[in-house]
Amino acid sequence: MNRTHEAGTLRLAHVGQQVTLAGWVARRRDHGGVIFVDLRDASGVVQVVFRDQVAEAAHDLRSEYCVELTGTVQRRPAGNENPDLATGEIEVEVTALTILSESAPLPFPIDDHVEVGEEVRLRYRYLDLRRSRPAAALRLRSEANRIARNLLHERGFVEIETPTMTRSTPEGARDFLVPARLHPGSWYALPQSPQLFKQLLMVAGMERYYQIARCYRDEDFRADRQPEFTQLDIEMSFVDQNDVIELGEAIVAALWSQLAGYEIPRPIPRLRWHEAMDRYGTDKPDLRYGLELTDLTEYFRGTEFRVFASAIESGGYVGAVVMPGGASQTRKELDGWQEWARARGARGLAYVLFDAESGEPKGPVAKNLSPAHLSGLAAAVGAKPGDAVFFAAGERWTSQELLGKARVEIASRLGLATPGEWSFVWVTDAPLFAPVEHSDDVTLGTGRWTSLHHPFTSPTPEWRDRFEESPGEALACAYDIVCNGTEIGGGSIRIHDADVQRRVFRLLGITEEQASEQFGFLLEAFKYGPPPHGGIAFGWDRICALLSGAESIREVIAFPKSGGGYDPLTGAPTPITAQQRAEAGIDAKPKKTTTA
RNA sequence: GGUCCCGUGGAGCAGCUCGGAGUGCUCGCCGCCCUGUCAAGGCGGAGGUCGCGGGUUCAAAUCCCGUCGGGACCGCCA
Repeated sequence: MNRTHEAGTLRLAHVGQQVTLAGWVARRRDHGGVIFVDLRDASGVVQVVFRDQVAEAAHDLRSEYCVELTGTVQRRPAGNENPDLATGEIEVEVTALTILSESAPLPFPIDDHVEVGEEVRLRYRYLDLRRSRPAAALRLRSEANRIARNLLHERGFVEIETPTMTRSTPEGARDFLVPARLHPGSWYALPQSPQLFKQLLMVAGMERYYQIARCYRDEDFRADRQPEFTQLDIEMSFVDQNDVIELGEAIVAALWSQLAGYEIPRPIPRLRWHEAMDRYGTDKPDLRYGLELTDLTEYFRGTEFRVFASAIESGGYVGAVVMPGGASQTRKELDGWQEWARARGARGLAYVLFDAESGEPKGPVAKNLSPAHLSGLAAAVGAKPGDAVFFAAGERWTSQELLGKARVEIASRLGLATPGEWSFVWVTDAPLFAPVEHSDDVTLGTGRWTSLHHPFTSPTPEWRDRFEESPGEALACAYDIVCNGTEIGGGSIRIHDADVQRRVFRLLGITEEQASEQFGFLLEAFKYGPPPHGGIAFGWDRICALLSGAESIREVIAFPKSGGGYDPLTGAPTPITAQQRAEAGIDAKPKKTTTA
């Protein structure tokens, strides 16, 4: 070992001891005759002091030189303690200095006080990670892994790795593909999740499986998305929904207790999916604030206002969300909301303002509403004088989703989503199927319906025998856990009955040939006594980002990609040589033509 | 596929509306000074294709068009 102690661990108790430390020059304060250097290693920072002959050598130290030094721990002179440092009561008087390696001038200062652009941080991520906050984010993630592993091992779970080169699984996103040199023209897919493998492990009798699994989806970017991301993936046999939810709560509670110092009140409340849509316009509501939606379809039945009337007559929906204090918005701000709504595919966002003094309803829409509808409106939506009410009218889900997004936007503008406050909720009983026009999912089947979750999700018991009668109303044995408006995990009880599975495929318009082509191996496995099973997968990057207070999941990934899937550090992806191309068999025609 | 924002010495920003010499701020870097600092301080210095290409103009960091790169959002992501 280069060192006898770690820099950040030295305390008054070490005074008088000779120590050898190794680390980096974080900062130097050169006074000529005496030089102070903040020496940083993984454990923290300690001030070291150079005088006399060693000071001459220390003059040449520069930022981020890697050094080893020997000296004596001393109590700092009275009045010179630094209460901001854990080691602030002591310092190390250096007697010998060795420069282990020098550092070129830095592309950006390694200083917690300096803001640095993300582009350059990621390009030099190994320097970025020398800073305390990025380093702490990775350490927190390591702790999260440990907490989950400990808990799952205590409960008898088996950690099992599954392939990263596999066959495409039917999950709706685009696959990353890997050419198979030994089978020119054929390709592996990187898994979008270990979904099918974990179900096979249940057939295999493992009963309790988990994995911190890397998943790959070739989709466009968002702040909370990476082309490769991590799930805490779990599957259990002989369980029902409540068993999986109990386990999920235990994991989330342990994480928040140990890493955020927050005891989640349990049981975590549950919302049925339709109730979430009706009240919050989303399947992942942020319950840190109210602002619930109001269904006004019945209230406005018979209105002359064409926008509302046509929605109601065509069997649609009219609803509203209140913006407290919103009546004081300028014309420009109100126009801004129209633009905001158009960016989200709506025609606009109708509104009524309630005068702050008189409570009088105002605005262009108010002129089109009858006196009766206007006079009861404030009470119907729960608005007070000075508030604004936004309306959406049209198809039910679409309108609710628009209001739901407006609700989030209102909360953000009014600062209602308090950082450091936590709200957890399970959203259960989602629809089993969605009409095809809702998802444009063309990868699976040719029917009028598509799976909202995935085609192995079990219907709830009451729908198991009759989901064909009313596919739009059938409910799934599925559950998502939501934290502060972010989905952090989700899962379902799976279908283990071959007949139910066949009926689901039939409804989805998946022929037996297609089913056997795409996941015949799973159906084959299910011939051999598959146990009832279900599971859950947690979005590990999102959870770690929430726990570390990060804006983006990039902060909790050691080497994240930037937009367009580009890795600013290695420069990947790169073109390949003609030889690599030929060897990989990329241009070869497959012997067997598959049209799946 | 679409919308918006950003691109100015090594880092972070201002300058751009309303065109007039690469102008400014904070930090870093180099040299010298300095014996109690801790985001040390003082003096001096170096460092620029204002992302790139085109256009308008007597004159472009600034106005216009295109393009590249980054970020956010919509679509997409069960």
